[in-house]
Amino acid sequence: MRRGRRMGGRMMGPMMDPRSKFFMALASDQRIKILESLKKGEKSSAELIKVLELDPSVVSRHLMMLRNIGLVSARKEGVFLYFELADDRVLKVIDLATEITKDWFNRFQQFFR
Amino acid sequence: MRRGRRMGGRMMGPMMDPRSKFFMALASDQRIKILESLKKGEKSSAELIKVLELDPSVVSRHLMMLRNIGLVSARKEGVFLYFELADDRVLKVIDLATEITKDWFNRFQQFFR
DNA sequence: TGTGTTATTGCATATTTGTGCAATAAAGTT
DNA sequence: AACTTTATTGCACAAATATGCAATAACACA
Repeated sequence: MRRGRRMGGRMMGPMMDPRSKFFMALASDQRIKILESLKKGEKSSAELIKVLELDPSVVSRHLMMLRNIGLVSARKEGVFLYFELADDRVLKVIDLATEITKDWFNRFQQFFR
Repeated sequence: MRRGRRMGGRMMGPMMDPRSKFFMALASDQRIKILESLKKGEKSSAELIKVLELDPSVVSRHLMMLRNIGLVSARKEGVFLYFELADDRVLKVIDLATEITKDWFNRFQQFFR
């Protein structure tokens, strides 16, 4: 069954393959930076804001997204929040992506078009 | 250095972490369907159009994207094109994502908000 | 209570993506 | 040449994402 006449954009919602959503969470320079920062251990919001150089509200939203899908967990201490990786398997995924994309530099003229 | 006042949207371009782009390619139900179809072997455009139930032009674009980043290769035979996986390592990435997201079903009320 | 700090949410906006239709290109067939 | 079939590209538009600012909530402390 084809879609309607004008059904632009991504079709989000409960029927989406959860793996698409998982990869969507990783499809962002900022969120990859967050995950790689947390690889070395727990970090505060302030530290992550410093790393990303973005508005605190934006960093908060990236972190909320990673928390919602269970890749990052948060610990509250007074007004402060401290974040850490909640699922180390994501590091393996990122490592594989690093390996695969290393090959792209060899033929990057067709990729960076 | 902060960004300008209104810099919405994703910042694409050559400076992007290539891994973000790699994950972006996987952040789509349709492209995951394509890759999983090709897991079983070479497929024609017609077969993939049948699987995705989308306009041929749309399927062509998804395939072009996967070809551009080197995950899929194409073989021309007359007017027809046949596609196959060009890098089996992506299957390992998808398998890991399948494992990780299996846990989501246990607590999916907070995920599917 | 008032003040200050941190985190989140509401809103507006720029950018990107996904889609379908139409037109075109490429290749084969009659 | 004319016609058919397959694949790609041009275009418009809907939907989603990323961002910053402003307002608010949550919390500590004087």
